[in-house]
Formats: sequence, structure tokens, C-alpha cells
Amino acid sequence: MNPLIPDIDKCDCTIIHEEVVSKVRRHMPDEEALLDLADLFKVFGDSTRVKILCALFESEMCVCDIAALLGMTKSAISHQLRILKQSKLIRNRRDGKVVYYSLDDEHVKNIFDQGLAHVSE
Amino acid sequence: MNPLIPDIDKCDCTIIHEEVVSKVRRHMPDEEALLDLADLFKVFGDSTRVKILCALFESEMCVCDIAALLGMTKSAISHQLRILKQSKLIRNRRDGKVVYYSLDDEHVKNIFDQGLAHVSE
DNA sequence: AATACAGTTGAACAGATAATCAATTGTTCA
DNA sequence: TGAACAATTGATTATCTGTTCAACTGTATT
Repeated sequence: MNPLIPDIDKCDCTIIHEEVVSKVRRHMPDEEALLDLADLFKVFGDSTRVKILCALFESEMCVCDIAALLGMTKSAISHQLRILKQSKLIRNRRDGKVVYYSLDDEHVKNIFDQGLAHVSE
Repeated sequence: MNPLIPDIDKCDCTIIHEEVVSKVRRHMPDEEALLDLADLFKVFGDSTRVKILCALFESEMCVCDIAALLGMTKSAISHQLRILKQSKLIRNRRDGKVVYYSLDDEHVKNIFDQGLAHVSE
């Protein structure tokens, strides 16, 4: 094995631009950060969750409200709210029988705006 | 059917905050834009594609380079590059036998930076 | 205590998805 | 022309994921 090109023995091809690969490798974020980043975008990658987040940009809402807004069952919404909460994107508070959900992150709006800028081109 | 609350007959619950729901509904982006937005984030929601995009932040790369960098087969990389290209996030140019890929969108970096800001908290 | 209702949960099913493998295309060079 | 290699493609398979359904929890009200 060529000692100059470690960690790439799994690749089924000849290295064409060795300097480029090692330069890029030095600048890449940690593996763990990239996995977390992909997981975050995975949460954004569902239209139901996107709609929920967009709704919460405007106002705090209870599960019933969101279900009515999106024309879906409370169960389906609740499952998605759980995922959004696990990702620390939303928070909730209980008032009697009603549970209100709201945004818990200031980055989401920026991310969505940039995303909308891309898709509307 | 109550004419004051259209479009929500599929919901299995009593409307609790009718004013909130209709106010939010007025401010929501178009259904189509939200579906496109979710599809865009779906593309970002895979660690292989995230790594490819991060790599291309640094430098134009050929399929071989990317495969070597990530320790994956050219085939697997090529499949993902196709998805990224369909989403107009990257472009390519051919030089002889080699195909070089590079970024084709200025929003991606901003989106990733905001995303990394969220996950690193 | 009993009823009503907002919300949650877990199992199950259908649809989507990413890596693998084998076959193929496209280009260079001898 | 044919060998070599970068890259692409389609089918297959294992895995993941979102909704549905039924059962359940928690709180208020009578």
C-alpha cells in the first residue's frame, strides 16, 4: 500500500488528484458534525414538518390547530412534533388539556429563507 | 359544514383557536413552494451528499477524487452526484475521460453554516 | 366517579431510498 | 482497432420512514 495515500484503499479507482484530495480532507469539518448536519436536514426534508415549522414562524399553536391547518390527524402531527422536539427545533408548554408548540431556534428561519431563495429560481 | 372553517373537515378534532389557524393560513407560503423546500432539504439530508457538498466548497473535484476522499465506490458517488445535479446544486464539465464537479449555488454555503450553528450548540 | 376531549404512543404497513453489483458508455492512447 | 480507465446506468436488496389505527394518558368538568 502506498503510504502517501492512506485511508483510501477502499476506493476502486486510481487517484487522479492526490493534492486536491488531501487539501480538501484537511478542510473538511469533523465526521460527527457532518452526520449531525445531515440529520438536521433530514428533519427539514419532510413536507409535513416543513409546514409545521412555517406555521410556527407565525404563531404558537396547539396540536389541534396544526392538525386543522394541515388537514391531518392529531396522531400524524404528534408524531412529527416529537421529531421536531427531539431535534430541539420546537418547544412545548401545557395549559390544561391543551399543549402549545412554538419555535425554539433562531436559525431555522434563516435556513428556510435561504432554501426558499434557491427553490424560487 | 361550517362555512367559516373551510378545508379542515379532514381533521378529527374540534377547532380550538380558529383565528390563529386562519391567520397562520394567510401567511403560509404556497403549498408548492413548501413541497419544493422539503425536497431541497431531503437532498441535504444524507451524509454522503453533505460530505460531497462540503468537499466542493473547497475545490472542484472529479468522481475519482470524491470516491477516494469518502472511501466509497465511484458508482455510489455517481448516483449521489446525479441527485445533486438534478437539484441544480452542482454542475460538471468533462475534460477527456475525467468529469469535474463543482458547486452551482451560492445559497448552499449559507444554509450549511446556519445548520452547523444549530447542531454545534 | 364518570365523561369528554387534547394529546401521546406503539405496532404495522406501504412507499421511498442508498449502496451494491454487473453491464455499459465515452474517451484516450498505443 | 482494441485495450484501459473514468464515469454512468439499471436492477436488486436491505433499510429507513411517514401515516394509519387502536389503545392509552392526562386534565377538566359535571
